[in-house]
Amino acid sequence: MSDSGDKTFVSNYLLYLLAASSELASEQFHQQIRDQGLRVPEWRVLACLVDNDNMMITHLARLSLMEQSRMTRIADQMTQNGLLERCEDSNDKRRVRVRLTNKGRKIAIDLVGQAQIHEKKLLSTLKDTDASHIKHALQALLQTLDENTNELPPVLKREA
Amino acid sequence: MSDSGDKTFVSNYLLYLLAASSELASEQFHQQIRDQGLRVPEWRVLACLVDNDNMMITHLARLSLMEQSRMTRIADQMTQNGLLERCEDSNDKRRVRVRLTNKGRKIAIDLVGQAQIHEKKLLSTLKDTDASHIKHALQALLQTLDENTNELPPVLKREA
DNA sequence: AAAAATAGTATGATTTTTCATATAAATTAT
DNA sequence: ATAATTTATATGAAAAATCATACTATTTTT
Repeated sequence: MSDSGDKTFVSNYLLYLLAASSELASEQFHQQIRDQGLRVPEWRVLACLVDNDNMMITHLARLSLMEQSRMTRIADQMTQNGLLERCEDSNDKRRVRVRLTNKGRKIAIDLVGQAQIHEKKLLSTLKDTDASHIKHALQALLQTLDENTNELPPVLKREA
Repeated sequence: MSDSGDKTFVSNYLLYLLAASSELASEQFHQQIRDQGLRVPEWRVLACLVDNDNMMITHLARLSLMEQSRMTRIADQMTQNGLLERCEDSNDKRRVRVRLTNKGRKIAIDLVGQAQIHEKKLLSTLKDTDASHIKHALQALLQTLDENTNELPPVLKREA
């Protein structure tokens, strides 16, 4: 296998491989998002809401991989921009639920389409065996991480 | 297979799986780093320098997954704190090379040890087949990402 | 039914990160 | 050899993200 296996620490360290892969793999598409006037965290919010609309701030924050206080502010801004609307939860007046406006949903669905196209290209550059393993391996990892993280709502499963 | 396959977009979207896995998998260890008075980007710098000391700012920035201007500042601060020393490259006076001090190396090696212990625990929570696939799959992904990213120095290979 | 504890969100202050650009050295072209 | 271009790093200003904590509503305890 020639020299592809270099024996540095980082190149064999799972957390580094994850961070580096995530950074590099996302670089292009994230730029594509920004070119359309959105920030990456906003795109994440849209994507999460397409899957599961009307989420609480806290839960949406976790799914969108950001902190709660940041989520609050991003939700405000996206509401300003007509992408979201904030609705109060009738059962629990502390909660704020967030949903896509029609405009927001239209944009979100379009972006999901773009993401899928990008993903397809990306996966097509991998060997078939690698391509077929990677998602499954990551899902398994997330699954066990979620299991060992009680208290917090899981990232992989739907809201109960 | 029960319900582990939920059909949301994000839970099957590679870039999300990468970002979420990276976040969740790192959470604990990164806190451990902070508890010892370092910031995550500083830890990354130390780890990269253990592998390959005396790197240029630009290259170190890329390996440590941060922007150049940020790398410059972090290198300054770490130099202040006695972890690094900046040396000028005799061949090219534009370049600044950075190396570990003895103190820096001692700390770095200790942290690498901690990282390996943490990684071992993390991998032990995975099914054997998943554990054996995940690193290889990520390395393959990084490999092809590096190949398609000309201009920039690769993340996986040593400096020429 | 108070009191105490917990959960959900918001906000000021700070820290971190990025962006644009300046500066300086090396390389390439004329 | 000079001019133009590119490469490497630094830096002020701006934007993004975090932290601590306040505030309010619900739940639990006594």
